Amino acid sequence: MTRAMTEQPTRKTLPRLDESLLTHLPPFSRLEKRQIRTILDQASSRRYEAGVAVFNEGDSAERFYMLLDGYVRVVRITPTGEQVTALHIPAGQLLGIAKAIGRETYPATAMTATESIVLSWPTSLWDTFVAEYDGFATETYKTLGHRVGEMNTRIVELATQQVEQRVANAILRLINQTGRKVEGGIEIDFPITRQDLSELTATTLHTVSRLLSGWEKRGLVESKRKRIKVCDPHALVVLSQG
Amino acid sequence: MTRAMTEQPTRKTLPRLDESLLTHLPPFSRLEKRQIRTILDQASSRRYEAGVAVFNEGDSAERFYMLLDGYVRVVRITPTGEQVTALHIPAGQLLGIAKAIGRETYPATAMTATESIVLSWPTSLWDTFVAEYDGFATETYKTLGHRVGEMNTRIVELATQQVEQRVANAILRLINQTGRKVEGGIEIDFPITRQDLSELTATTLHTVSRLLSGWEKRGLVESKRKRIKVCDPHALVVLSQG
DNA sequence: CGAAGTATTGAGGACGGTCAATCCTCGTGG
DNA sequence: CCACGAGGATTGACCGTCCTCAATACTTCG
Repeated sequence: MTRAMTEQPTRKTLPRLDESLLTHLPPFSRLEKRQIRTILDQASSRRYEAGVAVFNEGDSAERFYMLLDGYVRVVRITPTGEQVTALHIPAGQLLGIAKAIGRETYPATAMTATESIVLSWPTSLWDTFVAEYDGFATETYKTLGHRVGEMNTRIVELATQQVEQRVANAILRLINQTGRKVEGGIEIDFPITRQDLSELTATTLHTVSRLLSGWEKRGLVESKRKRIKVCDPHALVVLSQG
Repeated sequence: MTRAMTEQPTRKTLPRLDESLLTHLPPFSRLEKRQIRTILDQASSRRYEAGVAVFNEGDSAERFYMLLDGYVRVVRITPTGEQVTALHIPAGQLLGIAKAIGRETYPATAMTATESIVLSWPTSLWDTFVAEYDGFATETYKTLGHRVGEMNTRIVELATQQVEQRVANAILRLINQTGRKVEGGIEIDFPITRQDLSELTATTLHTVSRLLSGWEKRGLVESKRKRIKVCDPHALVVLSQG
């Protein structure tokens, strides 16, 4: 299913980013304040609307990024224009790290799922970061390992599970990563459409809609436009196991 | 393929592995003969039957491996015992490189698809290899990047393509990687069952069988037990695009 | 208020999975 | 050398899941 994609404006160097932005993030956590200062001074910062591309599949990998706030979907677009979400990236992680896997171009497109704040550095600094900053390499490779694991899981799910289970799993994962306790359940704390869910689970928005309607009748979830609240997580877990 | 080889059940340090085994393989190609000698002297060599596990998902990653000859499938096994093939690894590549992605355990099981010859080193040597051997790190991360790309492709395929296209794609990939020209076409040069293909493409052996029968009637392929010969690759490509 | 994006729901049917029976191929051991 | 058994392959019948097509309604925003 083809979707519209809006273009987005300028990158800018903010006056004095605060060190505390990075100190608690794994790739930088072992560094001294002075080093973090240097890193921040080389960074560009930028805010993105929801639903825009941070970079596109095939672009030459000129920068790498740290997602400070928000949520990014890593998607691939098929020749026929369908989007497939390969991965979700939460705040606090690096993205666009093509250099780490020996690539010159980005292997997929990164789209913001919500409004997001992103730092970025030119890829030419990558080798310096790896060489000079203790723990940076180790942590980024851990991130990579985690993502490989997720992709593996996704492959297994797609290969063996029914649509209902995949959708249940996707929702559970979302509330684990970004769930917010609200009265009467846990809510996915950013706007997500049936279409988004269908791209996550390789089905159609129609099927997702039918499933959610059914679950709502049975009291498992409540949902309004772009909002999903899980009322009975345990029942969802049961469903997700088949 | 090295079919006839002496029995060699346990791992052992062979008398004098020849340097030429490694000199042309990317991770080692920039090294001097002397360095390769050292590397080989630290290696264990072992022969595996077809269809056995080199290591298992979840095992602590005590060694990393170089596949010298043969073919390995990286599979995951679901709670219900189904196998899903996530990746295929041809001779000349490293495997079991959990350390490269910051893991202590193997994320999947590696099963030989054919009789295979494998070198291995204790994971404790990993850091030394990365530090001392020029190009080793770069090349292994390229391999990793390539695998991530493959996994991505697989996700997209599973998410968007019909079974017929997936099976066609799988066969095309296999003949690209391991095809051998024979009279009247190209043959996958190791034994592969309908079951194997079905695990590669997330379908059932019945469906694969039906597809191959149909293609055979139309002259696209010929197949006997465990053997598949592609007679009209172009037609398969057309099929694979839908 | 209109327009665009989002969601719901029904009807129909194809793809491909399940069940089941049969046949073929190959290796083993008598 | 032949018989047997096990693993592999083929094919048919049936049917459920989920996709496609289609119509309609709701929500938000300019």
